Amino acid sequence: MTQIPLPAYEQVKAFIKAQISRGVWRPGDSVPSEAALQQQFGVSRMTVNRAVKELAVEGVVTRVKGSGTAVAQLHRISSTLAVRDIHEEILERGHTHSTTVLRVEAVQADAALAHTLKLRAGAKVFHSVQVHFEDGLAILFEDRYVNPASAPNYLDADFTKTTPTHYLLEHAPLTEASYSIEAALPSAQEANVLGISPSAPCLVMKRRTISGTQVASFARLVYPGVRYSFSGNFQL
Amino acid sequence: MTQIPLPAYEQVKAFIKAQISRGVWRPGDSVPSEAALQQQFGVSRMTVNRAVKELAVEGVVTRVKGSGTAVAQLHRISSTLAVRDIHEEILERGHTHSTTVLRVEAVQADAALAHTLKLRAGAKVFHSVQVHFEDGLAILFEDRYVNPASAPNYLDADFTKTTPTHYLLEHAPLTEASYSIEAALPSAQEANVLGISPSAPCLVMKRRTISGTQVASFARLVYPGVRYSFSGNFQL
DNA sequence: CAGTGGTCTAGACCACCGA
DNA sequence: CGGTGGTCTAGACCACTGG
Repeated sequence: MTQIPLPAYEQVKAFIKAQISRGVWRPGDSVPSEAALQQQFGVSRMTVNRAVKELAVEGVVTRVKGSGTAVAQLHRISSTLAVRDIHEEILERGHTHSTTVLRVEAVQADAALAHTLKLRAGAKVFHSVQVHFEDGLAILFEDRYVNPASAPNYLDADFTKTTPTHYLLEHAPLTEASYSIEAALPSAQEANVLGISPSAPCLVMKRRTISGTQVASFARLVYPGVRYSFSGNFQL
Repeated sequence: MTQIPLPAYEQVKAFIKAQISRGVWRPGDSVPSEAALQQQFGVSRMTVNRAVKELAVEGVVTRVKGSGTAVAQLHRISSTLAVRDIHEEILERGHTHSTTVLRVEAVQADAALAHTLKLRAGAKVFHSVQVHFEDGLAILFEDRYVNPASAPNYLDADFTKTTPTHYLLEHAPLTEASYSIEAALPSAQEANVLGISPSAPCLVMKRRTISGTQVASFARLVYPGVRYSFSGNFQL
């Protein structure tokens, strides 16, 4: 395949992965020690260490200090789910993105929302609601609450030109985020603005982002099930 | 927090991450060169290199050989979505897992299925259908097709004692997998065995696993939306 | 105790980039 | 060209594991 020889540590990684793929080494089996691999490949220990360490990070093997290295129990498939700015995602598909802004306002947080944003009940929060279109077709309803402490000028942003996600990433450095994905029916309003039936199943993502010590934002993102799916890939 | 001093490379990583979190270095800004960081921390270049290289792997910074290192544009939140064996997942929550096996059989693949499994139309494939319960509540309908070449004795397995996922991981080393997640309504049969309404939205995961050069299995996994969600977390 | 992995050093050579 | 990161070496000390 490759004309240029692979780096030594990649060769060591490839060898180990091949042994696993072919079933020569099975989950739970021990992997040769760094000293042994060092001999076998005629490279320094740092190089072998890098190879095996990267495999450990990837979850292919498990290492225990003082004990040794073993093939991981692959009883889980972990893959990276990319949650991206909807604008960039649509452009990357070669389509056009447009949006309709339904609401941009300041409101008082009720108890539940205040708890989510780690504010006191009744505190002022920013609220934006909009629909995103891919080539004119509605694919996302975005209902978002923002902590004014994280983005004081949020209400002044022009969300026809920049997405809330993009705006927040620019103004409040992202340090942490958590999300959940579930299936649900849209509300009457959501179904209406998305142009779908109220009985059409949707993917609903709830996402909370944290900037420093503050909760910066909480968003409810509704994707019509027939028009959108998450996908991912796992290797080795 | 930690009484024991952090490894040097972790200190370097923590320093860089802190500069980014606090907004001192913004996306696109350049990060000091390895030589500069080496001076600043009084460590060897290998140590600095490890720190910055790991940040690059984590997606926090981007590096260009010959040019330099810059803070990554964090206009994406990428997080690891763990797809795990349902049995282990339920046990880990401290609940009990049980299953009802509805079907275990050999069938002829139609054109679409044959294509998915990279077999010829009409080829024999194994088929299993079952429902999984968490503390007696149905949370997953599993409809799976298996390539006989990857697991010749699949039909002999006792799926009341081991899950298909677990069985396949034991008998066909996993090398690759791809999946998609969407929202959909269950079929009449699925709704019936899950004990939900046919109009109740569900998360549907379609997953294809590859072992070596063969497609080992294709599964359609239906999770009632009101009883199950995927969740994840992102940091930095 | 001997074996293992975790970390670290002080060099080195190379390919690449931008001026 | 000088500065950058990518890779590699041949040592080293340590903490931990197991018998």
